Parts: sequence; structure tokens; C-alpha cells
Amino acid sequence: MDYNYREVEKKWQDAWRKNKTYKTGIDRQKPKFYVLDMFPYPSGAGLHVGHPLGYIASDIYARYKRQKGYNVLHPMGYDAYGLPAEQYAIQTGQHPAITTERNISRYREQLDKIGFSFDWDREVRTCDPAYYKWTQWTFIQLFKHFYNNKTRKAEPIQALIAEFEVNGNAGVDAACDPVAPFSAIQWKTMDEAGRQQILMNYRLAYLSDTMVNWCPALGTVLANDEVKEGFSVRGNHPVERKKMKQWFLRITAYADRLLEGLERIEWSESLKEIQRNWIGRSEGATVFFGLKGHDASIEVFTTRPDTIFGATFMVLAPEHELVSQITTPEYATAVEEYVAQAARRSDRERMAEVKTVSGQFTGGYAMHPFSGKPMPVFIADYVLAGYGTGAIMAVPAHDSRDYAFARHFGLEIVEVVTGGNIEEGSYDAKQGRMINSDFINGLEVKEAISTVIARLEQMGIGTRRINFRLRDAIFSRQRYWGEPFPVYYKDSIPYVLDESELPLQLPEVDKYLPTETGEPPLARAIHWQTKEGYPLEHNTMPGFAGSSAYYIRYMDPGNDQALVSKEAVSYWQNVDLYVGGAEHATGHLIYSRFWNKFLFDLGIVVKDEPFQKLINQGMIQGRSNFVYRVKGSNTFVSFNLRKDYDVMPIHVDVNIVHHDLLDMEAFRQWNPEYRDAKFVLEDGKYICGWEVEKMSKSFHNVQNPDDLIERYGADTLRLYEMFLGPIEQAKPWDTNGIEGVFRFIRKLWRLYNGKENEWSVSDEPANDKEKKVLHKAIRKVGEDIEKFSFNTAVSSFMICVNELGDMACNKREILEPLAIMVSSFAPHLGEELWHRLGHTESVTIAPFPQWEEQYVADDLLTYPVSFNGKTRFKIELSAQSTREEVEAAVLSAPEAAKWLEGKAPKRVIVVPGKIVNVVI
RNA sequence: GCGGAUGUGGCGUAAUUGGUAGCCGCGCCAGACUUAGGAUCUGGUGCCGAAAGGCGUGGGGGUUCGAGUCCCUUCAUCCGCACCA
Repeated sequence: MDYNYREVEKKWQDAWRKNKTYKTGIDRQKPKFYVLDMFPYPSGAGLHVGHPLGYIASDIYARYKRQKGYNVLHPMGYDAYGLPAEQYAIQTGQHPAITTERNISRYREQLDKIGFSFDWDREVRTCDPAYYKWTQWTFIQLFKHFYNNKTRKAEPIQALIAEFEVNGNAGVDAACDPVAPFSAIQWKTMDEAGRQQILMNYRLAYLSDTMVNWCPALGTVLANDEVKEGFSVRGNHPVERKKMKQWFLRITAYADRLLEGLERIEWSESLKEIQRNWIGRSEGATVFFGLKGHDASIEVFTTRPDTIFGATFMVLAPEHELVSQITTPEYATAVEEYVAQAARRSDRERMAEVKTVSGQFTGGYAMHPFSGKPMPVFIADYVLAGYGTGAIMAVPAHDSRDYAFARHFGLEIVEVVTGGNIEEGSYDAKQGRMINSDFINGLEVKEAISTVIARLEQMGIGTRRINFRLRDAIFSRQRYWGEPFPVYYKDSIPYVLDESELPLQLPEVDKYLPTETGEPPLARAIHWQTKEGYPLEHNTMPGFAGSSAYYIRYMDPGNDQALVSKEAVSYWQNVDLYVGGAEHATGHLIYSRFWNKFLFDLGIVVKDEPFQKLINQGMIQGRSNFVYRVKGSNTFVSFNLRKDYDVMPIHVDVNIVHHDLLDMEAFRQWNPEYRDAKFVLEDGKYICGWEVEKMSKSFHNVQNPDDLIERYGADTLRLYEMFLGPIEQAKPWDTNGIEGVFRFIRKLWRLYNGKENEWSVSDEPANDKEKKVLHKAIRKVGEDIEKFSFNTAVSSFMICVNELGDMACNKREILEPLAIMVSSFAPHLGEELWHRLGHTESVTIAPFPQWEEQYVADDLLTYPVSFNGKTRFKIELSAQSTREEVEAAVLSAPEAAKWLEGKAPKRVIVVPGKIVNVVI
């Protein structure tokens, strides 16, 4: 008889639930620790083995921290709004809430089976009105605040209005859309519509008419992070540009704080780098170029003001507002055509044509601010309307794109920085001395930049400027299954609901489709209006709305008076350890940081950064198996013989392959097509080929945790997922190795139990050898957990159990601390052993054992002795030996003579406790 | 193109951070027990070699008594961004 994992795991899962073992509350006697997993979207497919990887790691860490005396907050909930449930609803007519509810219970069932230490009393769901009340509340606050660049924080819009009433907007420095200057008197004489229009330019949540990413297949707009290479991330549908009125969040106001904050948080360098790139800060200057025959001027942004004397022409984005003004009649037709063509092309097409140079001369000329030379003005779609000012000064000698353009249109190329060869190509490096550049000749690039900016500022035609690539986040979705906006329209002006009206509940609709007139699904809802009869907003919020502050809500999930109580937030503060995938780098992880910073400005949260330490678990890839079918037949050739035939590899279900050996009978049953399959075998076996690929149904390589738990138990699954390799690294899932971990579990059990599976732990005192094994394991496992090196911790457990097994150690003094340690990895087994050892309280609160130096120290050391760096033999010496004693012992050792060949060593290097190297 | 990461046995990996390369596990080989099994246990297993020994951390070079680890260079793979001025 062996360890009965089925019975034991079930028993403790029930007991933990019943006793609320993982319930957490504020306890000021203990230090807090907040361990969080990324919010899962409960998909219909359920969990596969890749999903729980991070949850297992964080669970081990949470359990370890509890045993170390921390009060650990470790919650779980569901990001329940999302497109798949709604797509399903559209197809079937079933309410997405029903599908979502069903998927959630399936998730919960799967999660429970793995033995996580979540405090389920804190569960939140984004689609729960009690939850989204606070998502809506936060939106209202965003609407009612603006970002003051002077104080670098969000401030009430009321304060802005007060300022307008006294001084107009002249003294205001806010993150906003361009607003024409106005005086206090002008403000006071404005009507309501005028004032609201002005204020909209300042609000952190604002309505704006701009080009958006429109996805016709999904029937909604998407944020930039939801689009990849012109296709929607979800569903991979084409995305096009469209002008629409949409809600936005002014995340750009926080660009510099989002960038700076990265310096203070412990995230992987690559993740921070992705965010830095996404934010895309660049330093430079804006410069105004006067136009010939016009009052208007073209504003450009450049990071290379030093090259201004090399600017020989100007390029505007086709969408630029000055295009129509500067185009001369003779070019009007050509320009119109080019603009129309550019507008027609999707992002996708634009990207595909990156290499081809296209553009159109407008007939207009700008004037060089220093030389006064005329510069032809072109339009071209290599200049993006959405970045900088949508216009550039082209410096062909020092910008490869401008160079290609100039060559194509035969424009002048003037070298102004030494170091390259402009005959061959542009010289883009920011290194060299200025030439052909009037007052900056001879300067280094860096000095030239500041000199030019100073001159521009002095002349009043330019300023130093920091530009960001980050755009404001589109916050409207033309979908049903999302949070309704707490917004209504009065005379077409948007207003937010009073907080007392929250939550504004998602209404019922007859269909989850847009209306015949193209309105979003909420337009179908009857009486979708305020008490006073004003129409409510038809859009809903995007997926990231509900997931942006969920970690705050976990601190105080039942509170209906506030997002979070002062008490809870002052205790739990922020997330100490966040575990999840890197795919959220430019979405959730940016939005959350922004959202948190805003709430921080409001004094709702106490930490400026939400996630102090973040671990990205690597993706678990699938390991696919292949059979090799002889083309045009139903004969399959074993792996090593496939070269002798003309074969085609076919994916085969990994569940009918064991250690790459095909279960031929199962294969025949697997698919009717193969019922009469013939096999060409090697050594009587059919060996399959294999490859590492994405885990996917279509590759027949999906492993779900339920099957493995059924076969090996949850503890084995947990240990095996950790044993696979470093948590942050992507690695293939290979079930072949799980047996080894399963054996370990049983070996561990046998330390505590006799041959007949009878409990057999002795109270005899342990000897020094046994203590050494234990204490070394305590030290190693503790250190490994602290540095999230779970794979090496599992390996240390194996070493420890192997050694104790060899010693046939069954002593309580050793096995009790071992049970505590192992319980964070294998909680069911740990809890069972702990109780059998006679304890009545849960092992989760047993203190993690302390290791002692006296037990781990060795008195004899094995010195490897090398000659000229090559290890030749080993010698055992007392740990107390001095350098001289070691040297003498080594040189007089019998093995040494052979290598010394009678010569005296040139030098002997002794590193105490480590090695000896003899140089001859 | 720019940025980040990773290259170690047949496979997943480890290496006290410059000090015995290959721990632990899988697989494989041999043996034991067996109602010859996709069970369990014991031993072996980097490569070449009969051995002595030699070679060996993607390749090349360097620093050092000593390099998987540091430096230079090069190749490969993965990821992110990409006409961002």
C-alpha cells in the first residue's frame, strides 16, 4: 500500500474550506505581505497546465511567508467581462452572464483541486454590480479631474474652473488638448456648451472625435495595445482607421511619472524596457517654420535640432490640417488624390509598404528659420499624423527615411555632421562635428543641440520639448458585455451621474448586436435613460477598466461605502509580489499603474506604484508527438526509419503516446481514418517524433491539470510544474518527467511510514549526520524560495529525502521540520503528515524551521587539487587546516609526485575551503 | 533596423557568483524481485578511448594560477517595438 493521495487531498481541501483556513484579516501584530496572481479571464476551455504555473509559484511563496510570520493576503477573482462570452452570446442568444458563470465554476473547481491557499471570501468579479460600482466611480473621478503639470498631479476640475473665473487659462499648465487662450471675462460670458467644450479638453476622462482602431468583425474600436500588426489581438481580425467620437483616458498626462516609477520597482529588465519603449520618451525641440505667402507656420518636432542646417525640405502627414491651405492650385488634384489614397489604406497596408517611398509635392514652400532658404513642402505617409506634430523638417543627410525620400524625388542633400559618407547613405549617428552650419560649425552634436535650442528660444520660434509615443487610451467599446458608463447626455453634452446613482446596472437587451443604424447594443435597451429622461451612454468600458484596480478592491472587497477603506489600504498598502505573464506589458500593467497613480493623487491609495515586485512566469509550451505516414497510404513508419520512405509527419494525440512510444491500438481507435493503419516498426515498437510548439488543441498536445491530478495527485502536479525549470523561463511541458516527482512524494511518505504503510515515526533523538542533512535542506530551501528558485528547492527536497532514506531516518526531530517545509510545495501531504505527527492546528501557521550553523558546518573538507588548472585528484583535510598545512599536505600526497615529475612547483594557490591549484 | 533575453549530456536542468562542469529528475544500460509489466528496488550513465589519458558549457579570441561565469568578436534561437522624426 502506498500514499493515498486521492483520499488525503480531498480530505484537506474539504477541511480547509470548512475551517476557512486561508481567511485573512487585518492583524497589526504581524507584518503584511500581499501576494497576487494576475486576474484570469475564465474562458470556456478551462485551465491547461500552463495557467497554474504562476499560481503555484505564488502559492508556495504565500505559504512560505505565512510560515515566516507574515500576515499574507492572497486573493483570487475573475476578470469576467470579455469578448469570447459575448461572441458566444451573439451566436447562441444566451446571456453572457450565464456562460461566464458557468466558466467561473469550472475554473473554481479546477483551482480548488490544485490546493491553493486563496482567501475566497475576498473573491471579486468585474461583472458584479457591487464591484463595477467602483469602476464607474473611478471613471467619474477621472472625468472630474485634470492633470496639473505644475504640481504634477491630478486636481479637481472645480479648481480649474475657479482659476478660469479669476484669470482665464493663461496661467494654467495642464495636460490637455490645444485650447485657445481666453480671459476670465470671456469664460464668464461663455454659455454652458462652450464651457463644457473647454473643460473637456482638460478632463482625464474625455470625449473626443479622433481616428480610432475600428475592428469591423468585432464591431468595436480597440486600444493600441489590443491591435498588433493591423489585426486585433483577440480573434485576429483586420483593424482599420476610422474617425469616431470616443471616450479616452488621458494616460499621456502621466507619461513621465509612468517612466520614472519604473526605476523604483522590481520588475524584469525586459518588461521595464517594453514599457519604456511603449511610453517612448524622446527629447528634442519643436520648431516653427514660416510659410511663403501664408501667416500660418508649420510646427515640427525634432530630436536633432543640431541638423537644422541640413534640413532641405518639409514633409507633412497627409492628414495634416495645413495641407489644404498650402497646396497650390496646380498641385491640388495630385495632392487630393494622394490624401484620399492614404486615407483609404489601412494601417496594415501602410505597414506592408514600409519600403516603398511615396509622397506628393504640395507646391508650397516653407522658409528656413536661419538661412531663409525656401524649402519645398511635401506630404507623405511616412510621416505619421499621430506622432509629434504630424510634420517634420527633413534632413536627408542624417535620417535614412529622409534620405530615401530625397533620392527618390531628387532633392538636395546637405551634410552637416561629419563621420559618414552621404554619397552612400545617411549618417544617423549622434556623433561628429558640425559643418555647413553657420553659427554651430565645429561643435559636437551634443553642444550643437543645446546651442540651437537656445537660439530658437531666443528668437521665439522654438522650444525644448519632450515628446512621448504613448497615446491616450481609447476607453469606449461598442459592445454589450462590459461596464456601462455612468454618463448621460443633456443637449448632447455629456455629464456624469451622481455617485449616489451607482452602480448603473447593465440593462437587458433583446440581441447582443449593434442596432440597424449601427448603434452599440445598449441602444437596444428600453428606458436606457436617467430618471429625468436624459439618454444614457451607449458604449461600454473596455476589458482593462475592471482589471485596473482589482488589487485594491481585494483589500476590502465588501465595502459599499468606498472603493477601499482607509484602514484596509493603510495596512495592505500595495502588492508586494505580483505573478503573471509578460503579455500584459503594454496593456494591463500600464493601465493599472496609471489608474493607481491617479488614485494615489486623490489620496485613495497610499503607494504610487501598485506592484512592487513582479515575476513573469515563462510560457509553458507543448510537446507534440508525430507519426510518419507514407504518402498516399495508411502505413506509418517508426521515427528512425522515416528517412527511407516518402513520409508526411502527422500530429498525434500526446495522450496515446508514452515516452514517445505509440499505443498503436489506441491510435487505431483515435480516428476512424486510421482504423486499418499499418505500422513499420523498429525493434517491435513504434517510436514517435517530437517537437516543442505552442500548446494548442490543433497540435493535439494539450495537457489539462485534471487528468494529471487524477493520475498523480495535486501535490505531484505542483512539484512537477516547479521542478520543470526556472519560473521565468519558457519551457516545454513534458509529462515524461512527472514520474520522478511522483516517486519523490512516495519516498517522502515512506520516511514516515513502514513497509505495511503503518505510521512509524520515532521520538529518538537525531544524530549529527541526520541533523546535517536537515539543516542543509532548511538553508537551501529557504534561500531558494526567497529568490524564487523553486526548481532548485524541489531538487533540494529530493536530495534531502534520498539521504534520509539511505539513513533510514524516521525521527520526529528531523521529519517534523521537513513536513513544515514541504507543506508550501505539497500542501495536502504536508498537512496530512503534520496532523499525523500529532498536531491539531494547520501546518500553514507552523513556523518555518531555522537552520543552525553548527549542524551544517563540515569538519572535513575535500579539496580538489589541480595542476595548471586541471583537476587531478582529491584530498580530505581538516576544515581547520591553515594555508600552509594544506599546501604541505597536497605536495606530500602520493598522487602529487606523478604530476610534479620531480620539479618544484612555481606557485601553489590555496583557497581555504575551496580548491588548491599547483602551477608547475 | 532598434531594444531585451537565451545558448551547458539524448531531454528538462544545476553549479556556493571567478574555484571539482553536469547536482536533481527523465531517458538509456545492466542486475534483482516478479502473475516478464508503461510496477518496484539496486548499480551505472558527458563524449572519444581497451586503458593511461585526451576532449568538453554555440564558434573564435583575450584577461587570470584558474573562465559556463569577466572582456572583445561572431553565429543561432526566442520575445518586444518598428516609417516614432
